[in-house]
Amino acid sequence: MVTIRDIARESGYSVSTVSRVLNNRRDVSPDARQKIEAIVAARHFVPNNNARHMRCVASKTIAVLVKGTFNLLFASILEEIQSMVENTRYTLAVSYLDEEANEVEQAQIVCRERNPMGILFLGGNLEYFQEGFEEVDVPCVLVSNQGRELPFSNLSSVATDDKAAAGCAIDYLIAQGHEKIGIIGGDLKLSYTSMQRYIGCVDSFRVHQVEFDEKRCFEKARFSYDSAYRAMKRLLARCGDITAVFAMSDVMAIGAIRALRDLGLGVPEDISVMGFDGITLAEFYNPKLATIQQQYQTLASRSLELLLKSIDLNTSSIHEIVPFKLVEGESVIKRPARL
Amino acid sequence: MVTIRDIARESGYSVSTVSRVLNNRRDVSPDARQKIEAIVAARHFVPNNNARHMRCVASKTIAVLVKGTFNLLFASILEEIQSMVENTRYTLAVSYLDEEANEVEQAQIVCRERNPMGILFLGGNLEYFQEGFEEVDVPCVLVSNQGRELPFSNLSSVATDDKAAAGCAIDYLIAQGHEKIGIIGGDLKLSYTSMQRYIGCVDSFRVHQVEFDEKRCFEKARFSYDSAYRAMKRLLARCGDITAVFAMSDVMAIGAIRALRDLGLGVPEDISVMGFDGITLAEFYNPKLATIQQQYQTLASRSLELLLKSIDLNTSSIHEIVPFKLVEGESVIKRPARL
DNA sequence: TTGTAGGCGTTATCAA
DNA sequence: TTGATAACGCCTACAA
Repeated sequence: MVTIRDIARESGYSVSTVSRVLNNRRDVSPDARQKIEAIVAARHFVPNNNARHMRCVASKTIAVLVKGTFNLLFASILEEIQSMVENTRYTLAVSYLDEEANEVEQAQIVCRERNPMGILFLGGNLEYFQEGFEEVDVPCVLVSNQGRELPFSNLSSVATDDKAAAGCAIDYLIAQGHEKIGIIGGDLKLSYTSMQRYIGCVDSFRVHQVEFDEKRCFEKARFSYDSAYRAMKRLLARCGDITAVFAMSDVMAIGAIRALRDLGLGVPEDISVMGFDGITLAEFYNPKLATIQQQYQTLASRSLELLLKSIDLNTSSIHEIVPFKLVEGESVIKRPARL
Repeated sequence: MVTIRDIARESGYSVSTVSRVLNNRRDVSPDARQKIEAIVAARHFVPNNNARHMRCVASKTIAVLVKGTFNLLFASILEEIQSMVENTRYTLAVSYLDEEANEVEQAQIVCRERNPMGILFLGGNLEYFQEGFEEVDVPCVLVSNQGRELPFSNLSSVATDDKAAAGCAIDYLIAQGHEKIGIIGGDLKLSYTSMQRYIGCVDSFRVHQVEFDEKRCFEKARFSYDSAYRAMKRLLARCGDITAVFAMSDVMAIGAIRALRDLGLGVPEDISVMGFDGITLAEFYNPKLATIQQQYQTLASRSLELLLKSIDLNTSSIHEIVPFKLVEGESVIKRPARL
């Protein structure tokens, strides 16, 4: 491995001078700079980040912890963030975590090892924050998850109002004449988001005085096509009379639609299906999905702005709600008034 | 930050003893182990990987470089690899790269910073390997990309025979009575894989003596829904008489189908569409996609086996072909013999 | 079984 | 403008 020492030896300068060149310091003679840069290029020298980060130096880095490697909404948000950060003096350090991983633990590790100026959490489990977040002492923003109830002055959040958004979905289905509605969602005990959305649904049913049998008409699934596919079949076996389904993600909605079709039911003719998220695929699917679109651009931009503000001004935590948008699509149809 | 020194001081033992405990060495007294472990837990101490990796120590790590965060085939392969590695003495270090990033450069960095025992490349651009790969000196496996033509004794590959697979797709379309076939694929100059598939197509046309106007009936797109959507529209504007389309990925096929439907054309009634990859979504889409299924389990298992073998036995490079499977789906229909 | 000491590659401080 | 040197946190010979 080529080290800074090798470059120093070969150039005739000392390691300090080489280091200065590498870090674009200006207290180096043009001569030295040119000579050293030539050798660096020739030797394909790249500094060792491990060594670099040993000294806990302010790193102008913003860490991003993405939970769920292949979450399409997060992919969109991240892309947005990346392009925005390019115009700042910061660098991004992105880590992908498993769905079940403890992001707060990872945040601690990242802090220790990269010493970032701030952290963005794309997704996350609020429970993990309850214990262990005290040790993270840089400004953080929880993206797409509400953090208002967490008592940390360095943790802001930017999120869609899950309760209202899910309520809006149910409002819409009811407005379309549906009264027997099934719901497919995540585990209400494990997923805070799912629980919020569920509460929004139940509220809407109550407001509209539409009956909803919580025991029979809710079915748990993971956020994957085939888990939702199986959930849809279970749901239908138990509640054969539903005319609409609200799925708590577009991926779930697609699994559900496939299940219905495989059972010989048409979507939306026989049963309407509503999704959530507004991923790109929603408008490429057949039928185009009716869904609640989370505004990923806004989520991204507000999160980053909040974080940069917290870093620069050391402000206290702020919790923002980003508006959502109902997209009508083709998967929900108006149900003729009952005779 | 808590360091090994703090633990040493607090426990009354020396740093080396603490280090030994942390690394599960057996030359530590049970007493010391217990005492130190208690303090480590109480202080939430986690070793600093930067420092740990400064010494270029064999790390029992296998690095995985995934190119293209949202590639669904890679997601499946990676998941498979992860579950297999759990049963070995190795740890995985996964890095995600942009579509356009230079994976060989990244490999060099990973080697320098993590000193892995081997590297798996999920996707990659063969051109990047032409220059710079010499500096990577651990066993590597190119997954899903043919590397036979690269002259490196430490670079194996496990891939689907893209040429044969694409040829098989065209064979199938022709067997179904299609003779005017359009193709949507990646940039033939940039994507080796696309080129191989394209050659397979052209070969098949020649063998079956079916005419194919290379200039008119091929349309370039990126591997995304909306890029393929636009490509499909361009293709149709130029070749209005096609009865079938072969898309070089399922994602492209979905974009193409959406475009056709938006133009009022039915799939498969008016135009048949064939995909490639066999991602999970293919069987959840409407219509279920006819596609060439790459066997991600086999790609995953053979790659890992090959890599472990190379590591253990220091074998020379091996290039394997993994069989593919044609999935009929619903998006391709038999065309009635022409009058 | 335990401790001491030196080194990994880089940056920062201070002196020249 | 440059160079010598001391950290950074950890691991590992080697010595006890």
